[in-house]
Amino acid sequence: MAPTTPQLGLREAQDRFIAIWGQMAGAWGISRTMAEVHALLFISGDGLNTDEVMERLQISRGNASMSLRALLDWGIIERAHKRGDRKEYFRAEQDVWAMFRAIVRERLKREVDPLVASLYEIKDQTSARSGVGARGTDETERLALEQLDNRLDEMLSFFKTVEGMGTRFVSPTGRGLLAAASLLAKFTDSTDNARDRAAAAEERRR
Amino acid sequence: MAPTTPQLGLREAQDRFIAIWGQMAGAWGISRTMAEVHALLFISGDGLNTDEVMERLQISRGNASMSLRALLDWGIIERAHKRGDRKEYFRAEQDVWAMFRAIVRERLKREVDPLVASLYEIKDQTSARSGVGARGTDETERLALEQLDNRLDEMLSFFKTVEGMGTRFVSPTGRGLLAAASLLAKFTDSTDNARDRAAAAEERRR
DNA sequence: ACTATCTTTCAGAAACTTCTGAAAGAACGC
DNA sequence: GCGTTCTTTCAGAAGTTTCTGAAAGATAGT
Repeated sequence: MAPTTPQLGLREAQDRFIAIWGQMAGAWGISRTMAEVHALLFISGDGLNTDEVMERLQISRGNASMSLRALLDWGIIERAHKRGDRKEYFRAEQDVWAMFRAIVRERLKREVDPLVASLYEIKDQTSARSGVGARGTDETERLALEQLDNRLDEMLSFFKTVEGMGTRFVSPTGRGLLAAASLLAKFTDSTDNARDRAAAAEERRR
Repeated sequence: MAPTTPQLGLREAQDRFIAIWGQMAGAWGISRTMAEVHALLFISGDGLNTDEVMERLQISRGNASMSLRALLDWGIIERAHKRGDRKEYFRAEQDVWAMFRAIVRERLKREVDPLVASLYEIKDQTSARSGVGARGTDETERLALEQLDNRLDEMLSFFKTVEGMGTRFVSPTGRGLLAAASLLAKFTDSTDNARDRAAAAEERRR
């Protein structure tokens, strides 16, 4: 008789994990294959080389090479060498928190920093004109510029706060995020949560 | 003589803002056009209708309709009606913090919740087998399964913490995120930051 | 300096996402 | 119930991202 509770063998379980992690790729802002390669290294404990990755995930050499390099750039895997073997091996950061910190650090750098810079730039080029009585601008336009200027300010202060938080999470002082989490729990808990989330989700949709 | 400091007119400034916000689309997990439509509504103060959006962003009716609907689903814009006008108008959430909360709420629901569910599922299907002396499994495989099991546990506890934090940020108790930010500043500041981020970024890359 | 082994690059192919516009569907007033 | 006005849908077109595989580039041993 076949078992009724479907127990998974090692390979099947690993494949499932890899697939799930691959689906999360979009959320981290990386490609599916990159995420799958990372998942594979993460659950493989010690290092794998390019051929092993290619073989296990059935991807081309080029793809494997590019994905591994990109993961190195993100700082969530590292090179490792084995004595008497010329191949390069790769090992994933094994601490989930450290891994997450690396991702946050990278996304701040790639996404938030340039955004803040651009916002400042627009602000510089508009705020002069939005002052009362600025010459060569009619009243309606001046008002709209002023409003845009205010919105820019709000966004800037928001993203600067986000960046400040992120930088602290990421700081090498250590388990910043974990500490923050439990800290937050104390201060913001009260009556709300699960119930409210569900209710709020309804309130819309026609 | 032409001005040497390039001051922007209202429309140019708005266009720049829209373009920047569009570039951030990937980071929020939405399409470029969706983000642009949102940006337009955000800086336009009161509601615009479908034709105004089409005209301003030069997009097709179908695209405008789909983007607006998707933004409604995310809960960051809302329908608005004008007396004596059969057209539907749309207005963006004007509070940046509220907007961000809506995004976090939605991403938790779409990305983190299903991930946690999947992780549990795999765990259920492997943990039984990873116990010492489980029948029908050789030692090497048992060990690897045990390791996978541990990794799954770490991930689960990580994502449950993330979800807990997110839920609190999102809670209607109010400006949870802002409060959290200043709170964090006090507890985690010390010697680190800007300097360290720069240093850490170097340490890799060959 | 040659050969063997391993890594990176990149042009074109394949896969996937987003957009368009015309047609179908709703909602309203008369 | 019929015409008008506005909204949604969806098949195919356009655009974008990701992947492949072969060729070029490194590195090391002899």
